[in-house]
Amino acid sequence: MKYRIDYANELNPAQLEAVRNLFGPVLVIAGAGSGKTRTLVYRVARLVEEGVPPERILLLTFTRKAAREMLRRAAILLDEKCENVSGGTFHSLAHLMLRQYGYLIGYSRNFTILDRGDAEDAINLLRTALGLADRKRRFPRKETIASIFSMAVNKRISLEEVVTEEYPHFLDDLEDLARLFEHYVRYKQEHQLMDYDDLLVNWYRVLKGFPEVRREIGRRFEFIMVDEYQDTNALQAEIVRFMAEEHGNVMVVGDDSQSIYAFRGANFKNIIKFPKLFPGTKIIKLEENYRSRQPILDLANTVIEYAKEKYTKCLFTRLEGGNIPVLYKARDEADQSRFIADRILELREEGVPLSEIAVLFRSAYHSFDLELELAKRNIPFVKQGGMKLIETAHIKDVVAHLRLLVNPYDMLAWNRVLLLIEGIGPKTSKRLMEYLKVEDDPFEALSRYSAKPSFAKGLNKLAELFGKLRQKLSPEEKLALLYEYYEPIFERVYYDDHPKRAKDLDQLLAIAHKYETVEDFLADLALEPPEASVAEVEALENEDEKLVLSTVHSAKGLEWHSVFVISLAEGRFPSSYALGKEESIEEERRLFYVAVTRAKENLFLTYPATYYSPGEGRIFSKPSRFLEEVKDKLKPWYEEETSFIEEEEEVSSSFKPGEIVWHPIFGEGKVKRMADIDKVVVQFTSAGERTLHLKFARLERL
DNA sequence: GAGATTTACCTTTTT
DNA sequence: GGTAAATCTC
Repeated sequence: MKYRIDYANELNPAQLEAVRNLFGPVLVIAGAGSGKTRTLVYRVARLVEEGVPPERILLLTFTRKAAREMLRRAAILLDEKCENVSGGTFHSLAHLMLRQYGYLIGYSRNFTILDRGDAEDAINLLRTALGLADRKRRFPRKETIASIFSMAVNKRISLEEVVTEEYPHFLDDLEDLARLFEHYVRYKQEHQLMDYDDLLVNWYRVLKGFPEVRREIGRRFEFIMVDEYQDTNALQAEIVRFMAEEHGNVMVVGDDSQSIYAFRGANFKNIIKFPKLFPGTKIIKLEENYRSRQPILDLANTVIEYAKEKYTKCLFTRLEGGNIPVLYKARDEADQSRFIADRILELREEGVPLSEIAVLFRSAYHSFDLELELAKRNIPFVKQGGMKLIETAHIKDVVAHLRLLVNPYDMLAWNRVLLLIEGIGPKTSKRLMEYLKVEDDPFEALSRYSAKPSFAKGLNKLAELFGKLRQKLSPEEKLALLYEYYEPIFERVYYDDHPKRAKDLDQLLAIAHKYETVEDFLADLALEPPEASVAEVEALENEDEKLVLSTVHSAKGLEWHSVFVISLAEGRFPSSYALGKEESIEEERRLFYVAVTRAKENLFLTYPATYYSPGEGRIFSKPSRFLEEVKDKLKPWYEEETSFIEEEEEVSSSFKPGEIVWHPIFGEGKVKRMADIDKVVVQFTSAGERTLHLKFARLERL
């Protein structure tokens, strides 16, 4: 058979093997930048070229965006039929399947998906109902409870194991937690609710309990591919096993060194276990790197050499030359930001587009200072990771109303909606819900309720709103009606900052425009939350070329010409949360590995000598242990003297003994003597005697 | 019982 | 720099 694509020429031998092996189980171990995506794209094309109907191919990826992008590339490579390949995340697949098969385990077609915040609210509600809230103040907060439950489900272990391993300080509360968990499970079932974990659990239950469904699914998806397999958990592995049971045509791709989702139950050992799950697995390793220059790979290889557990794999490249990664030790965060902005402007001068430069960090808030600096210098940027649109209170308000349209018995939504009405607090809301939940038509019942005058008007307006919303309208039209109702509430509840928040509402309206039904709109909102903050949207509108700021997690799978990894201080990266726990430190290390392997040509690592910590204010930091480990592979950066003279003209080159000076870190002090032409010895009131380099220290006379 | 005000707390990462 | 429990006021 003649193929339209010249596979042998466009792929290396290992990639080609992965593309050609269409039948049976295949495990591809793909190092960073080894053309993993390319391999998947070509394999999709190959399958389609072989005549497999696209909808019979299933491509499971980590985000839906990733799936779309791969299918788009396949479509360009071969033809547009490739866009019809079934693709998405485990959660979106499970959602789709459960709409169809959920009835088998007692769920109707219009169950509601709870996002993390909703799940926490539900847990909170039950915690109060069970009287666990007020007894002792030691009882874990709702976020923690949700994490414990989620981890038990995803790792398929008992609550006791989770608490013992991760939260031993709550062992005393184990019984109460178990009781709460039971109630939570029952509550969701009774109210037609599923949280993220339930999507997986329930899909698994259907597959396990109904062999005929497995056979049907096997015929529906004849070829299965799973990307980022190192970030799947035990439950997802089981789902794959069941779905591929019929034919065994399953290929998983991953890199154990890039497993960074243990906190949500992922286990990189899944990769190693795969051949046991599917006997006869063909294993293919992709080790040649096409992304980064050798000096960057040397650094990356060093990072992973220090890893406690690794499944040897060594990246190499044929790309010659390249710059040694740069280390910049900054005085503080402001200095770090200034350094980055300077380098970015230089790079742009050299012709590197802004969109080819990224700044990566461990946690979303680490970039706050930098964001201010970039704004000051008019450098446009987008930020990925951190607070999502859907997590803001005002969007949740609006969404709660929509949720009621789909599921009038969604009591969590009712509670939120009712509490917004002036004159209604927790008690009244509860009483109202007791009344509504036994009614056949809660909306109609709303207008019949004999309300106290203090909130009767508000309740009437709400009933009126639902009357209008039940007409056959598009999601966008319904949302517009809803805004009319919500506006006065919005301005009352968020009186101090509603103009800022209003932009989010507009954005939600714009998103709604694309949808036919409220159900689809809500499901997508939960499964694929739009990340864009207001700042991002504005940047998108005004410039097409912008710098990328991203958490390392959100940077997975992406690459840039030049990459900055910032705030490499103990407590920041690695996160203080991970300190002292070996397994967590290992995960932080893999995270660092992911960060540095995003760079193609230039890599800059920065470390601030002090940083702001939420509790203690400005604190001194130690360089990240990861920096220590790779210091041989780094070239320290020294500011050229000229730039300093320009910037700090007002700083005198000498001080006289006895002068009172002020230092941004050490505070006030008295000059003892000059130690050299450019060094001064100062006795600080609180920090003791220090010798300072005038070139670096920002000493001011008082 | 609702609403306003104050206090305390704690901060990863995401489907 | 944000929210959630605790306390105060109407």
